[in-house]
Amino acid sequence: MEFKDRVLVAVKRIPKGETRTYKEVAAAAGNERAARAVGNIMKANSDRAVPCHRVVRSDGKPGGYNGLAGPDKQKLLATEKSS
DNA sequence: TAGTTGACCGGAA
DNA sequence: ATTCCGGCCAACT
Repeated sequence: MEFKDRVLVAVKRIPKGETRTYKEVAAAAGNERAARAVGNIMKANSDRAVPCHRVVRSDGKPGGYNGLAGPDKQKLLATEKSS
Protein backbone atom coordinates (compact mmCIF):
# COMPACT_ATOMS: atom_id res chain seq x y z
CA MET A 1 0.00 0.00 0.00
CA GLU A 2 2.90 2.33 -0.58
CA PHE A 3 1.01 3.96 -3.37
CA LYS A 4 -1.29 5.60 -0.88
CA ASP A 5 1.62 6.67 1.26
CA ARG A 6 3.47 7.94 -1.77
CA VAL A 7 0.45 9.94 -2.87
CA LEU A 8 0.14 11.63 0.49
CA VAL A 9 3.85 12.41 0.50
CA ALA A 10 3.70 13.77 -3.02
CA VAL A 11 0.85 16.11 -2.09
CA LYS A 12 2.73 17.19 1.01
CA ARG A 13 5.68 17.97 -1.23
CA ILE A 14 3.61 20.43 -3.28
CA PRO A 15 5.23 23.89 -2.90
CA LYS A 16 3.12 26.64 -1.40
CA GLY A 17 1.16 28.54 -4.02
CA GLU A 18 1.59 25.68 -6.49
CA THR A 19 -1.09 23.35 -7.76
CA ARG A 20 -0.78 19.79 -9.01
CA THR A 21 -3.25 17.70 -10.92
CA TYR A 22 -4.36 14.30 -9.68
CA LYS A 23 -2.57 12.87 -12.65
CA GLU A 24 0.70 14.52 -11.63
CA VAL A 25 0.34 13.32 -8.07
CA ALA A 26 -0.46 9.83 -9.27
CA ALA A 27 2.60 9.92 -11.51
CA ALA A 28 4.75 11.10 -8.58
CA ALA A 29 3.26 8.25 -6.56
CA GLY A 30 4.36 5.81 -9.21
CA ASN A 31 1.27 5.34 -11.34
CA GLU A 32 0.07 8.06 -13.64
CA ARG A 33 -3.17 6.22 -14.42
CA ALA A 34 -4.14 6.03 -10.76
CA ALA A 35 -5.44 9.60 -10.73
CA ARG A 36 -8.83 8.21 -9.82
CA ALA A 37 -7.50 6.16 -6.95
CA VAL A 38 -5.66 9.24 -5.70
CA GLY A 39 -8.92 11.11 -5.16
CA ASN A 40 -10.40 8.07 -3.52
CA ILE A 41 -7.44 7.83 -1.14
CA MET A 42 -7.63 11.50 -0.19
CA LYS A 43 -11.18 11.33 1.00
CA ALA A 44 -10.73 7.90 2.51
CA ASN A 45 -7.98 9.38 4.69
CA SER A 46 -8.58 12.60 6.56
CA ASP A 47 -5.18 13.90 5.67
CA ARG A 48 -4.92 17.09 7.65
CA ALA A 49 -1.20 17.46 6.91
CA VAL A 50 -1.95 17.05 3.23
CA PRO A 51 -3.10 20.15 1.31
CA CYS A 52 -5.64 18.41 -0.89
CA HIS A 53 -6.98 21.84 -1.83
CA ARG A 54 -3.82 22.36 -3.87
CA VAL A 55 -4.70 19.33 -5.93
CA VAL A 56 -6.83 20.18 -8.94
CA ARG A 57 -8.21 18.40 -11.97
CA SER A 58 -6.62 18.47 -15.41
CA ASP A 59 -9.42 20.82 -16.43
CA GLY A 60 -8.21 23.30 -13.83
CA LYS A 61 -11.44 22.92 -11.90
CA PRO A 62 -11.08 22.22 -8.18
CA GLY A 63 -11.63 18.74 -6.89
CA GLY A 64 -14.41 17.82 -4.52
CA TYR A 65 -12.61 19.42 -1.63
CA ASN A 66 -15.22 21.37 0.36
CA GLY A 67 -12.92 23.11 2.81
CA LEU A 68 -11.82 25.88 0.47
CA ALA A 69 -13.77 27.70 -2.21
CA GLY A 70 -12.45 31.24 -2.23
CA PRO A 71 -8.78 31.63 -3.38
CA ASP A 72 -8.62 31.70 -7.16
CA LYS A 73 -4.84 31.54 -6.96
CA GLN A 74 -5.05 27.92 -7.87
CA LYS A 75 -7.01 28.59 -11.02
CA LEU A 76 -4.65 31.43 -11.88
CA LEU A 77 -1.58 29.26 -11.35
CA ALA A 78 -3.23 26.48 -13.25
CA THR A 79 -3.81 28.84 -16.16
CA GLU A 80 -0.18 29.93 -16.13
CA LYS A 81 0.88 26.33 -15.92
CA SER A 82 -1.27 25.43 -18.91
CA SER A 83 0.31 28.19 -20.96
C1' DT B 1 -13.20 -13.47 -2.97
C1' DA B 2 -16.09 -10.65 -5.81
C1' DG B 3 -18.65 -6.49 -6.67
C1' DT B 4 -19.38 -1.53 -6.20
C1' DT B 5 -17.68 3.24 -5.72
C1' DG B 6 -15.30 7.68 -6.61
C1' DA B 7 -12.40 14.24 -5.31
C1' DC B 8 -10.32 11.21 -12.70
C1' DC B 9 -8.74 11.29 -17.67
C1' DG B 10 -9.04 11.14 -22.56
C1' DG B 11 -11.40 10.71 -26.61
C1' DA B 12 -15.83 10.96 -29.27
C1' DA B 13 -20.52 13.05 -30.26
C1' DA C 1 -16.92 24.61 -26.10
C1' DT C 2 -19.89 21.32 -23.54
C1' DT C 3 -21.66 16.67 -22.68
C1' DC C 4 -21.42 11.51 -22.95
C1' DC C 5 -19.05 7.02 -22.75
C1' DG C 6 -15.53 3.77 -21.66
C1' DG C 7 -11.45 2.55 -19.19
C1' DC C 8 -7.66 2.27 -15.28
C1' DC C 9 -6.69 2.00 -10.14
C1' DA C 10 -7.01 1.59 -5.17
C1' DA C 11 -10.12 1.33 -1.21
C1' DC C 12 -14.51 -0.15 0.86
C1' DT C 13 -18.48 -3.36 1.83
